[in-house]
Amino acid sequence: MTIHSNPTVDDVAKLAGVSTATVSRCINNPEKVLAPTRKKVQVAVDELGYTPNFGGRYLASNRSRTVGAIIPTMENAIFARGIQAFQEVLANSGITLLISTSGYDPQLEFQNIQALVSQGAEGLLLIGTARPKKTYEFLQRRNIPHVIAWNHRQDGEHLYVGFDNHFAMFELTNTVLKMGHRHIAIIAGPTTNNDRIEDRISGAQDAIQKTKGASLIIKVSRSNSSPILAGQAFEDLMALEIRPTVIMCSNDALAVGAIMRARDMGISVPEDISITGFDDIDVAEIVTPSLTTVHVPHRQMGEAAATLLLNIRAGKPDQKSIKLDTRVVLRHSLKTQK
Amino acid sequence: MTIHSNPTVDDVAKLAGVSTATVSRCINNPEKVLAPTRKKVQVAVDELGYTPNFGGRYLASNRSRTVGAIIPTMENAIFARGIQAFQEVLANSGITLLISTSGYDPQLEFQNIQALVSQGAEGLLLIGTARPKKTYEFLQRRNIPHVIAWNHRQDGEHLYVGFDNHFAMFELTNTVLKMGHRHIAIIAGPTTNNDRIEDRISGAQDAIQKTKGASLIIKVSRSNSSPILAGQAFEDLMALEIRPTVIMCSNDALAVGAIMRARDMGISVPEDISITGFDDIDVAEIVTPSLTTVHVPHRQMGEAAATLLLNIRAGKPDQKSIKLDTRVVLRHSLKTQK
DNA sequence: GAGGTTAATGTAAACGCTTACATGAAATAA
DNA sequence: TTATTTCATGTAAGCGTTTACATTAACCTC
Repeated sequence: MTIHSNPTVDDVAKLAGVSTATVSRCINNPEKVLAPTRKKVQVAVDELGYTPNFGGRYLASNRSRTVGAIIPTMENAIFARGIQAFQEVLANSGITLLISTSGYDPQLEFQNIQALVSQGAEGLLLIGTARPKKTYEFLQRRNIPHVIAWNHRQDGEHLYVGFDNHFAMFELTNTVLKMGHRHIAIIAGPTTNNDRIEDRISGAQDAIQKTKGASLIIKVSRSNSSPILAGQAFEDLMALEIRPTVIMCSNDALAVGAIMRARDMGISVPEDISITGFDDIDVAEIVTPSLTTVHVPHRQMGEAAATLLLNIRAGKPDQKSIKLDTRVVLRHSLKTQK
Repeated sequence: MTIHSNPTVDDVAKLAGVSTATVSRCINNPEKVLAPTRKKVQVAVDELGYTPNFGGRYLASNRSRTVGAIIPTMENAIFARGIQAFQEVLANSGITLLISTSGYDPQLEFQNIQALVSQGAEGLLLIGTARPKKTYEFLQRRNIPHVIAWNHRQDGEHLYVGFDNHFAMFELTNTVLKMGHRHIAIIAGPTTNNDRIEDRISGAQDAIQKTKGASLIIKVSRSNSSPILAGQAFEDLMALEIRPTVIMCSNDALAVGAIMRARDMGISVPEDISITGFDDIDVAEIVTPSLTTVHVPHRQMGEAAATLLLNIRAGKPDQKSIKLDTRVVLRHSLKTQK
């Protein structure tokens, strides 16, 4: 028995001359306690500097007021912004957020999910839909509500709060085609375990397939966030006998890498070659030339995901997937091809 | 006993044909259990999809394996990167990270600290040193180890893992002075509750004071992250009768805002005016002209802070503040003033 | 004023885990 | 062989809450 052990309900109850049940009620359902009693308890609480022990609370009530999120990395602005909004909404309802990062590794993601669940996460925010069956089995078995963000599919298999990566890229590609481009290249990150990129690529493919004379080269970069590797991929594409007239990158970070390498190589964008991105992060506006890209409502997505999870937690029935809209943002890196 | 209740140690113990103590040992001190027994338990754990219940664990052991971090915002890349590293190191030791954001509001920060502590946070990462006395009193009273990051002072009052904002800015200013600039302006975010900015400004002041004929104008922007407000401040400075020859911004985001506004106004950087930043975020290299700034080892800082907290948690004595080095990065936005 | 209702408070049993201590078997020493 | 040590494992007592359920007191109603 250390001197420094924290005060407990028992201490408070004794000091206030009531039972532990009454103390507990004062804290959780004050309206169920008579004002004078409440007052006595309040005095004792202040006197002792009592705060409820989370462990005991969680164990007894089986509610943790905690939600988890596992994202690939915080270093990518697109997740940071959405997660920030997610956290703000949760905080307004007194829910704490646990965050882990998986580094795009499904194995690590599974471990993180287990860790967060055993920490008491009552709900989970996950990025994208591509993950091993055993992960979904675990979630199902443990009956953990989870929301898939940053993508939206019509498969009806999951609860999505996201946008249609396929359609967004389809639309952007149509814009590119309409501007006269026929030799199109894509620089994309690895598609393994990344349904967002998969969908973006297939969106471009679908648009190109239905256009006569249009061709597509896909160049896979080893990372989907490294501008340097994107620059390498750009150089490879420039070495081709028939150069593409436009390079569509699977996200803005890659596009910026391509633009910078073009500058280094003395190739001018968009005069010699057009470049597009995806995500519309801050940099898209800052880079020269400014980047034509797809705008994604990151904050809105985080907010909607949080609200959905809160609804489920509150027992509201029939929560449905939410599809958010993206839009093509025309800037200077894409120009008409005569 | 509902069908959906989660598996417990008892379930695992029963299935594996051992006692709960053995199961617990398998999880926490595997070396204390014979290999064949361990194997049996492992099989049962996998079979049931068991994960330890945090409440029970915390209650019984009085350890939460949890650490908290409260940062102003995740949307600023400088925090995202450091926190990412912080989290990675903790995860390697099986520690979960709780994250909250305070939006630069000390009152909200205090609430968040209380929330995280009552969630069982065994240690805390805080940004900067400026906060109300009652916050520090609370931490002291509850005996919560905490590390102050993103700044480092010699006051010996706190455990710092950071860099010397004052000195870094002092150095950068000296560079600027050496390049011949005498009319210097600063665009800075609000200094209320922000010791980092305070220190940066005073660093610049100290350098300028000791230089004959050098003058300083300080322009406070209402936000320390909004490029648009920085652009406004830039415009105000350009309207002065005697224009400064260089504008030092308290961070890169503001500097980028200034550069973009300059472009819009047809003022060329660095020919007409030089601009510097602070932090060396990705954008610093991407913007045109590329930004002269101070490089800050964000990742390293997050890692060091995590290690320090782990050491304290492990009971290692005499943990000391850690000072990291910054360095001036010369790029194109700053040029010699004849 | 007996019977019935309601409201405030108390009692005590979980919740799931860790761990000090007990037990017993195997290994070693005498 | 017996005594002793060692080590893997088992037993069971908490850890601090919440919450059914029990109790009691106050208030009606007729």
